[in-house]
Amino acid sequence: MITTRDIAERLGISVSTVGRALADDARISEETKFRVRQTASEMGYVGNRAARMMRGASSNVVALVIPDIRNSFYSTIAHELSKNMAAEGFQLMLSETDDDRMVELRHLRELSANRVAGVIIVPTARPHSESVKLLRAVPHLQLLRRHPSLGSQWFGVDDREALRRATAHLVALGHTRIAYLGGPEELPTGAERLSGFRAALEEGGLADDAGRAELGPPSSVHHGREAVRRLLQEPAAPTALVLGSIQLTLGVLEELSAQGVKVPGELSVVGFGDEPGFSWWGPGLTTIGLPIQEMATSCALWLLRRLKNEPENDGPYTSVSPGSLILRGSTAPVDGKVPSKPS
Amino acid sequence: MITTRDIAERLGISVSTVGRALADDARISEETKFRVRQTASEMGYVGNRAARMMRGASSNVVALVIPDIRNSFYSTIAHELSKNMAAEGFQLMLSETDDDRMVELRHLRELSANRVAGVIIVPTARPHSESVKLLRAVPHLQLLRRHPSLGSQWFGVDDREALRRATAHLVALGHTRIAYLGGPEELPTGAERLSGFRAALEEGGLADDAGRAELGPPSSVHHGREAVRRLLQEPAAPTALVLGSIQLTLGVLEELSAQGVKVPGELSVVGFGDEPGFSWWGPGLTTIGLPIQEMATSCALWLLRRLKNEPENDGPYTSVSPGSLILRGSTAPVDGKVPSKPS
DNA sequence: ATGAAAGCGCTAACAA
DNA sequence: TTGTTAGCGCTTTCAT
Repeated sequence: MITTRDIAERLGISVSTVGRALADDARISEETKFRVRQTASEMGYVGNRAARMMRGASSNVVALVIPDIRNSFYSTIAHELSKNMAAEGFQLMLSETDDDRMVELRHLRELSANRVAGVIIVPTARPHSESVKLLRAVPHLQLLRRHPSLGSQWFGVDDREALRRATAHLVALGHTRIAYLGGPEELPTGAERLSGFRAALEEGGLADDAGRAELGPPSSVHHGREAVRRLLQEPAAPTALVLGSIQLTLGVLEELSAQGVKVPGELSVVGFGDEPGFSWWGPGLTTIGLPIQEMATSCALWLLRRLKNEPENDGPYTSVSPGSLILRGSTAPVDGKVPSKPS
Repeated sequence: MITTRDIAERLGISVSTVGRALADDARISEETKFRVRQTASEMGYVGNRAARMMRGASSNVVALVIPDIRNSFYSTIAHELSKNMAAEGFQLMLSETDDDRMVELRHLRELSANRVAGVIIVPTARPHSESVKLLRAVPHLQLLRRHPSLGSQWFGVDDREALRRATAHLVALGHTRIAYLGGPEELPTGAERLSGFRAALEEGGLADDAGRAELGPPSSVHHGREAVRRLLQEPAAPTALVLGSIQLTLGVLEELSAQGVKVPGELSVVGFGDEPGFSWWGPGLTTIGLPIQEMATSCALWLLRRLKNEPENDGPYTSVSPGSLILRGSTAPVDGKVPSKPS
């Protein structure tokens, strides 16, 4: 590897002159600058960031800590972040936790050792106390999920409202046996979504037993299949189903297709997220659309501002974007009852 | 940030003793080791990798350079790599090129400055000469696409054979007007796939004008929609269509759904890749299944071996996994002609 | 306009 | 068993 010293020796000048020339220092003559740059490029010199960091320069790496990049939810976020970060000269480090707090901890240790400039994290349900400590030493930002111990900087969607609207839609269609299938309550998002589901039932004047909530691993397609199979076999099977995660939605759609369940005839379904393919599933999936792209972009911009400006831009910040219900063909009035329209 | 020196001062010992204790050096007494580790953890010490790198340690970062992480093709690869790398203590850096050679170059410059331990790259059509030079200085590996200037280490699928089989399937069904929609010929994969398409036509005894190839940006859903719309409007519209990229497939499926084209009645379709949702599109999409997961895993293991063992493990290596045709409902004999079966 | 020297945090050769 | 010292590549005083 070529160093500034190699260049200096080649040109018979000192390393500091080389350093200054490459940094375009005002005190160096144009001629020297030119010769230095010339030789540097000839010799294939590439500055050593590790050395710069030792002199106090900060890393240009920002880490994204998420459960699983295969979830298109997260890959959209990763893309948006990567794009915005790259535009400002930052690189993106990808750390997958698989929703395991120990894996999360190991990653954070590594990121910390690498002195990353910032961290954007979708935390696991209950982060390890060492993780909390590690994060305190680096500018960070929570995404989607929000854990109080990790600070007050957070970007996410209004999960409660999203589920409330979705459920309210089913209530308005006359359904009285509505099931919800979502992530565990210990996940902040899981709790929020469940709460929105329940709120809508209550506002619709439905008794508590009208709603049936089935919670489980949020990123398990398999669990989605299992759960919906179980639901449909119950004596008083629900006539409508709201989902609370993308992966669960994928599983449910697969299973409903496989079993040949008539949607919305036998069952009305509201999905979560809007993946490619949701629009062409059966009659078209009515689903909760999430503004993840916008969320990721503003999150990136916020962190960038924090990194480039005075680091004292540290006040609490919280952004909530609302989801929107995308109406397609998978929901209908219960038992062929037609909603009253002005005629 | 806590340094070894801080620990040393606190304990009234020398930095080298601290360093050795943390490195579990045999010459340090168990008692000292214990006290050092104790204080280190108390003080929240995290080793500085930049400093270690200056002492000759290698980075624990491996970079993945791909066009776009949103393509589930690549996110699957990223996941598989990340998993395998993390298991060996490596972190994954994500660099998106958007298939732009200048963006690719910028990323490689950064990666080089960061002295990453290795690079796994899906190169752009014609990488910049500086990119080539930069890559020569770091252990690297090409994925899927293969550019001669970037060395002979490559992992990928047999694109030609995959398209040949897919096309042959349509030929066997009696189609004589078959269109292919794929990426540009300047991309190695584009050329291979097109060649497989043509080979199948020839082997099927079809005249050259039986096949119609439409090439364009491979990761543009939009282009897929446009292209298929154009194809269907032609006077002698094809009766069958083979796709050569996931994104194009997504676009085509959307457009066919939107236009209400009868598949396989009016048009037989063979997709590329097997995304979630392809199985429930219309009659189920017959498609080319790719063993990306296995490919990514073996690619990760190979690079790891290269990084951990003697770096002289540098011989040419090439792995080709074959794709497999997944038969579902979107292909049928042309014009209702039934293929002869033994009755 | 340029050079010499110190030091960032760590490890390893050399002493004791 | 522990301490001292040098040096990785770079930037930044302080000198010239």
